[in-house]
Amino acid sequence: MTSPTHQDGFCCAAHSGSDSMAAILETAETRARVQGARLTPVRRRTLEILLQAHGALGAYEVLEKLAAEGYGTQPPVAYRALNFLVEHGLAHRIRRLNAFTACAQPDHDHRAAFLICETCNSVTEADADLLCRALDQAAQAAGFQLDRATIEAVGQCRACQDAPE
Amino acid sequence: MTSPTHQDGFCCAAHSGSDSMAAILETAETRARVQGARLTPVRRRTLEILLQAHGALGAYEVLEKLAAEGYGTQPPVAYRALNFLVEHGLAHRIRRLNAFTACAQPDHDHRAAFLICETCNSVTEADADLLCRALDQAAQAAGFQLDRATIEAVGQCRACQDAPE
DNA sequence: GCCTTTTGTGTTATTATATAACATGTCGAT
DNA sequence: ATCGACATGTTATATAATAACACAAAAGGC
Ligand SMILES: [Zn+2]
Ligand SMILES: [Zn+2]
Ligand SMILES: [Zn+2]
Ligand SMILES: [Zn+2]
Repeated sequence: MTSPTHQDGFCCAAHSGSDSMAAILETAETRARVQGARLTPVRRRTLEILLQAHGALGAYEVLEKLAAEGYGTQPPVAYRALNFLVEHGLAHRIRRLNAFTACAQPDHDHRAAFLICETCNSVTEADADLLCRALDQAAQAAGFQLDRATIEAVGQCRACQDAPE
Repeated sequence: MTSPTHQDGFCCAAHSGSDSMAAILETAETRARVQGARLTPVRRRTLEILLQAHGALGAYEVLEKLAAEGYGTQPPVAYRALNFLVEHGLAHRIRRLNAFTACAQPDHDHRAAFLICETCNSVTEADADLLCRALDQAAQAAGFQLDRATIEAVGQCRACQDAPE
């Protein structure tokens, strides 16, 4: 079930053009090959599903679509594909939503932060390299050796602020 | 089940002294009363349980302890108490761990970041006001109106770095 | 090519996490 | 004493994630 507020014409900039989707898929292929990983049909299709989605998708939502297309029907099918994508930098896991979203910049390694709109459920990926550097320093001050971080902001996206109510 | 690496003498600075625990409970009482909320026995006991814990505790771990002491035995009992504590700034939810931890500075409103040690499972609360300001700016640049944020870092705490292996 | 090893796909079954809905109890204010 | 608001407890259910196993496809050595 997609959020109703998200139906009417609006779509995240990052995912709107089918051009950019094709480009991202292309990048994904390349990136996977470089890493010695195989972007198999299920995995590729899973990435497409995420790219086409407006917000982030739960594993079971992805599973539903995969199953409808003749892939496996059981949870591990979705979780495996999704975990593969996350591990290879092609998708991100949004912990607050128990959901996954396609990476918007799969062409390079990066730390990401996510802006989650409470009104329309859109999820926007923002560059967090700077933020992570600050976090890293704060951590180091505490003697903590940082490996990776989750940064998820909750609020209202521009479109929903502008909307009358 | 607590992590075995956490048994032997080491304990998070914030929670170690029973003095500081008493002090925090005192503060909690006050804070709750000021907010017009009641720190009832289950709620208070839940906070104590979190304070005594080394890492963060899952809701079902908390429930087990509550049940053993004659409180309710069903999930909502734990979830309600935990949500109360979170809503009133007396505890935090750690999404990456599906767990909860007592707030280390319940005396004032603050944004917190968490340093999660992968080796010993300790969770340290760090002040994130500065970080959140940076995040806020980044968000504003994207036209996003930030309400609250989750910042969770994963890595190794000082104790575990120093440990031989 | 053929065999072996590794990786991937699918299944069933189970575990873990969280909430809905409802009944009863407590407490303070009128 | 009665009322309303809140708190606690229950049963039942929803939602999310993994374990363990069977088989299939691909990669690599010969
Ligand atoms: Zn990304
Ligand atoms: Zn929005
Ligand atoms: Zn805190
Ligand atoms: Zn540690």
